[in-house]
Amino acid sequence: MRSHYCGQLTAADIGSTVSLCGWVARRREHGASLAFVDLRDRTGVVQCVVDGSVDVRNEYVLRVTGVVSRRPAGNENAEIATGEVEITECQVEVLSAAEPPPIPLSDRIDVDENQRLRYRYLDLRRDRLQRNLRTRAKVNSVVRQSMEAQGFLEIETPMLIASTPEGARDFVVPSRLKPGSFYALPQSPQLFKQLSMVGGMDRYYQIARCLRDEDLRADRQFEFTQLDAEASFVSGDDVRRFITEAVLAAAEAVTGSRPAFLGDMTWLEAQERFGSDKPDVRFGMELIELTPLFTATEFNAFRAPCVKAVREPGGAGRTRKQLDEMTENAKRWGAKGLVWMRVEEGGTLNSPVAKFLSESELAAIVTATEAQPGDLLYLVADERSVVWHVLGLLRLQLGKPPVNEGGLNFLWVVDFPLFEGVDPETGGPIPAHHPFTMPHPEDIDSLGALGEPVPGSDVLLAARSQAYDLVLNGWELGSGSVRIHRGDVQQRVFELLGIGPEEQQRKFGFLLDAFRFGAPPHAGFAFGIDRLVALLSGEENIREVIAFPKTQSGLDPLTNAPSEIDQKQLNELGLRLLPKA
RNA sequence: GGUCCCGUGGUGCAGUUUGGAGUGCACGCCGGCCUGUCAAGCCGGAGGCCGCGGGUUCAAAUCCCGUCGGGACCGCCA
Repeated sequence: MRSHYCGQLTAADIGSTVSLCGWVARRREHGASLAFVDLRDRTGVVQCVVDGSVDVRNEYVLRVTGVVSRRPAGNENAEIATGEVEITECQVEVLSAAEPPPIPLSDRIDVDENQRLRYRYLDLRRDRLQRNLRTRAKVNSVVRQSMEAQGFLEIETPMLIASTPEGARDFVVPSRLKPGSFYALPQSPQLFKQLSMVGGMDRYYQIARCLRDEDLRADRQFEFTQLDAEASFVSGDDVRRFITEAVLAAAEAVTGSRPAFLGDMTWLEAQERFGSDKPDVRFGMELIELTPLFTATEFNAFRAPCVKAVREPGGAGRTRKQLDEMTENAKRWGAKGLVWMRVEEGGTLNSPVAKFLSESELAAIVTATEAQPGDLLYLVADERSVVWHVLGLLRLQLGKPPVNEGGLNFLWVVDFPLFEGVDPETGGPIPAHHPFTMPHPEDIDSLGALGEPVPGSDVLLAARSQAYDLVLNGWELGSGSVRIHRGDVQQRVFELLGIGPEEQQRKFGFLLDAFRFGAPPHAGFAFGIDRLVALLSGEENIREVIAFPKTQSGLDPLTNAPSEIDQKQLNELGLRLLPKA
């Protein structure tokens, strides 16, 4: 039907007779004998000069046959790629008429997102999604090329798998042939990729769909896509090099230049400086350590395991109402309170708690924070992890730049803790990653050997793992680790976690079985394609880089999923619904 | 499970604080004019359950309660 795409016509095509197919983007009438029709396809628009009697309206689908002509001098349009030319002597064939679209398709107008999702097939015609989905396709393509150039083999893993109680909530699928039993949809191909290492595949990768039944966010959908990888006989450094190469190649393909990589930052440094394990390093306002200043203070609230501050330059003008709101936020995030201090001319501190602090303590705060007149200081005193969390969130609220500012700041966060806390009920440690994560070589001895007493919680919580995260501008793009391939280490970790032989066998039996038959040392990683594409596209929300996303409550306004199913289907699956609460 | 914001012709907004006639803006739509526009322009017109339900009031888009839908976040996401 078509000889050319609209957006690709140039002066070099002048004189050619072409056939174009596309949608009417806009029509400009100039009386009985002249009208301009902008015809749009995936590649762009081109202006067609038609008789005024041609009755076509916005979003009509046309086939136009005509001659590519140079526009009359002075009528070129530098705004569009085809602005030097136009199609004349047009024969217009209406392939499909169209009602006026319920949402404007111009990119100049913001449309309510619910409307956009309801008419997603129209929204997809808009430039924004056309561009973002092309970016996504480019990233997928380049990532594939990069992984394969590095010796990785694409292997597909099942979508219907066994449910495991660990981690995120599973989506489950009832079994028809075995009523009362359920498959789970994969949260990730984690176990299968490790099995493929035991299977001698050496280097596995997959652009894998993953599903987690957890509450949605700007950077989280039920369904998402990961570049998933695993390799044998490699170190964590090697894996990070593979992934770095793939990610930078993707970024370069999209932006045209290869961004710098900031290198490694330890988890502890990220927490101490940024109050987060996914630091946004595009702006300052780092957390400032004040704990040593108050070891002997009269002010009880500051005699805490940790006192840190964030300095907001020029923040002294904040109103009491704003400060009260911040205090409320801090409490909601888990702090007992938030202390604020205005820095006055001459460097004195104006604060509700100033009267409880000595002159030397106040002076020490000014010195440590390098506070300037007009600044505002925010202080939190609490357990160290609480101070990190609260000030980390406060820092983002005060200073986080828009997504498309500050360049691309890739970095690796390394040396994650092996355990993230102690279960208040069982007293056992809680794994920070998953139970197959290899402890850090410098800390493995502190964990003791199989059968020895469990070390104190201070020892356990200080133990690091060989887990690492890839972070970009405050977003966690992905994570990975070196896996445990030694049976004695794995047994000791299970012992520390309080997972007995029976539970091991029930939950991970097939993997442990596999490891008995010759498991290579292996390590892996996975990063979110949706998140990477969003950041490369300058989007705050991954819905903007997903063709058919769901709303925050998990609904699809286009198809009305999820929906009820027939009684017949329920019967077939051996299911009966509970009455609605 | 929780906090906050939003819901007004097809679309995007203003109006809500301080209750008084569906009042206004922009786009789109329909009709007319117009031979070089490109967000074309000019003239005219149509189009409303103010998300839904209840309450207060002489009177509710506006105040109160509930509910539905959308968004941001905390929890959650090994």
